[in-house]
Amino acid sequence: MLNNSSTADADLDSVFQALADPTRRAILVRLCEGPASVSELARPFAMSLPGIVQHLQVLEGSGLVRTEKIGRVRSCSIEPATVRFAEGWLGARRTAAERRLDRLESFLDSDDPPTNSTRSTS
Amino acid sequence: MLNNSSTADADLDSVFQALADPTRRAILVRLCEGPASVSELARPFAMSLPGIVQHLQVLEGSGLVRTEKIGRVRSCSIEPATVRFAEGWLGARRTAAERRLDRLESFLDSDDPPTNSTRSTS
DNA sequence: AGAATACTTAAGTACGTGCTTAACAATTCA
DNA sequence: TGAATTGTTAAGCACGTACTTAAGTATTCT
Repeated sequence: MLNNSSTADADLDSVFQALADPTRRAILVRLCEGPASVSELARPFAMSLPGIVQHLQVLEGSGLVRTEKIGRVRSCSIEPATVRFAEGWLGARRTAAERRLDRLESFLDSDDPPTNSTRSTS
Repeated sequence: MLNNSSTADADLDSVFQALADPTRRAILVRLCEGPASVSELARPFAMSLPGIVQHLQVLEGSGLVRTEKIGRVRSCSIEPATVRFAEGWLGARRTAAERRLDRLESFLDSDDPPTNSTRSTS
């Protein structure tokens, strides 16, 4: 009960999971500048190539990165739509939370008290 | 090398890590409606109370949730600033990636080729 | 005081994650 | 063709995560 949005939920799982690692985020930051090969992505890190490849698999599995192999080099690029997907989820939550806080605030300020139906006018 | 933004980096780690679990996201969604006690948060789930408490600790550790114990009940509320923090990081990446793609697109379309400085005008 | 409520702590277990090295495969270059 | 480049696969290891049950503590109600 409560878990009806199962597909989008699994997607959010894998996207946020992918984002929860500094190496993977650094790879994403790099890919914002444009596509790159695997070894090009690996170069800045003190990590074995297979390690980087595993991170790339996580990123690709989440949909944050798309890759295509041409000849012997695999070209990796960022997928803005997936970034927007996660961003959108956060935006929706933040908006909902802030909207509630705004209502509360304007109720407490009350220069123009909006029909005090719940307070006793003793 | 490359890891200079260590504090914000650790924060992003824990925030995205916290978001990477469906139970924790469901708790966040609930908290958008307003503060709630621990057992109130636990009610919809088929999970032991300690399980939920552990999720709440992860959420609080990331800064996504703030809690305060009054008497014997702990009141939990969402922290919109932290949601905005994660949202902002994603927004910055998406913007950078999209800006690049837009430049590329308008270069390929080229009804009005923008000072072809890199192409040979043979 | 005694019982109910609302957590909290501790300990254990199964499974997931982030790395590593070693060995292999596929392309391209000389 | 043989050598260098670029990536892939497999196996293993240390540590982290998501739960559980059992037993506690602190508050509040009667």
